[in-house]
Amino acid sequence: MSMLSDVGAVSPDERSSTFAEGTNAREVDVGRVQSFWRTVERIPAGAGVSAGPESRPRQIVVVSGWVAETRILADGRRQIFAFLLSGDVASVGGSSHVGGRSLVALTNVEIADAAALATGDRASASITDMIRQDEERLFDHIVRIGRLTAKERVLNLLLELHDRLEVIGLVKAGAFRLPLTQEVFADALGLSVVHINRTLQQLRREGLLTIGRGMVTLHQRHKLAALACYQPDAERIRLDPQSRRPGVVRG
Amino acid sequence: MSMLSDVGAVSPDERSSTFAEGTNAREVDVGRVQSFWRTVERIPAGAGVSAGPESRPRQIVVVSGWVAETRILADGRRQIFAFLLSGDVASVGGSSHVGGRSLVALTNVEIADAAALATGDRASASITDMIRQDEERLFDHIVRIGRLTAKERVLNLLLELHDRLEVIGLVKAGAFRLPLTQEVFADALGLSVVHINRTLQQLRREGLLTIGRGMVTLHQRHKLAALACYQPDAERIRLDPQSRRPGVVRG
DNA sequence: CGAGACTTTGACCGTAGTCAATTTATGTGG
DNA sequence: CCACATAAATTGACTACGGTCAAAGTCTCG
Repeated sequence: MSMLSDVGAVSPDERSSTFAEGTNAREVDVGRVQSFWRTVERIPAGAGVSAGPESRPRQIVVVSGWVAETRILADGRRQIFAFLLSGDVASVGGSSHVGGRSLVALTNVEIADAAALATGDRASASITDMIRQDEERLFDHIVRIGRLTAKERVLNLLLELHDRLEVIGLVKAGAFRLPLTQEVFADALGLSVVHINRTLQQLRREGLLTIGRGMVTLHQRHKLAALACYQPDAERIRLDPQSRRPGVVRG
Repeated sequence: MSMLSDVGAVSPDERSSTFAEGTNAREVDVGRVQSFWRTVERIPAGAGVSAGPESRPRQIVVVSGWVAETRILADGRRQIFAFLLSGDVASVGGSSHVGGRSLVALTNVEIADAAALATGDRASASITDMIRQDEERLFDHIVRIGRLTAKERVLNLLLELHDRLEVIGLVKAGAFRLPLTQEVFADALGLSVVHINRTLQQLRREGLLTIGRGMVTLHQRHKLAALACYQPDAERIRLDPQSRRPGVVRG
């Protein structure tokens, strides 16, 4: 647990400017901004994001750092549902309903109360929007682990992360920081560490990406997207209702 | 497409009484109930649930029948995200955002406008609640396909369906109707039809379940739940925040 | 009684998992 | 700055779960 030492010392490049100077900062009045920043809380890497002292369910916004949304089974198997980056919203279970789901800081993290942002105006609408995006990503993730091969899964996830990080300004010259161990990666993609490692080796050999020391660069974006069945967010295919498969009913 | 013939002829035991005489029927005024029923729409088995003539995104409630929430990849691979039963809510993408997600009727189906239910009062709260449950199930599904073996997946899903059907009164003497082909089952669980079939054979041989002609009975519920890492809804394990694994940061 | 959809079975293959050992960071205290 | 400790990445050998292909058997329904 040595990594827990420098609590709160978030390195500059781990932070996004999403909230500090983000899109609609100017449209929000000063009082709200202040009360928002008052709720900011620092979480050391490796720690869980708890519901706070008054353990009621609440919604939080990630201000900086990486958070994993996970569940751990009785026998130790772990599944990571999503990675939360700056600007992402999530609910932390008070104590009752959120069955075995928990948020874990993968790096030092800053979080804030979503409620402090969502007071009334269009900000709350944009939070609704974030939640919708989060859900959309859950579906992507299901496809990933349900129907893609290991190689496709890895590429697909890296492409998603690339795009999300780019939006919040964390991609520099095509490269971005990926503060995940291969074990975390494996638990997200439903694979074993060993196989993740081998898959990465292969991708490296094929010259499709550069990865090491927590930095990643994806080469030949277009080719990769095709290889990984990756659909960049907005441009989703409209499914032809006639093209569905047979075999659906029984009596 | 022969099964499309008897559109609208929903057999009695395919219907749940959730809405007809369900929980808070008496607390809702007559006008609302009427306007709700006016929006009910019948979908033949095999058809897609579209956004309607005025193709805007909207929320629908399943009144009766089985609906699958799916995505189909460019190369034909299909992933089913969830099965929607009576009382379940879902959004159908107008045309823009809902990237390649579509609802398909697995049986003849009745759906209605969620909006017609959610007018103001506690009904809208209960819809919010349904949505939360749906999301929770998505997480269960991710664990299923991400971390469970074929045998576990099959049992786990069957247990979930059993419990959900029981709540809406569609389990009789421990048995319930399962109007899914093995192919559909496979696409939900991220497996091949052949392997689904073999897994079912095995489960039968082990005396864990009876399945055939669209009817299922699960034997030894307790044992099954353990075998399948199944956590019955409410009683989720509270994760000890201290029991997390190592290996989370890097620099 | 076909026709088509669905299920079942066999033979074989390959992706991914397991186990175990080695190498390479990363960090820490002297 | 070096020696040691620990976490993480890597590699090899072997296994097995699950996929693919193809054929045969069933069920439904017109």
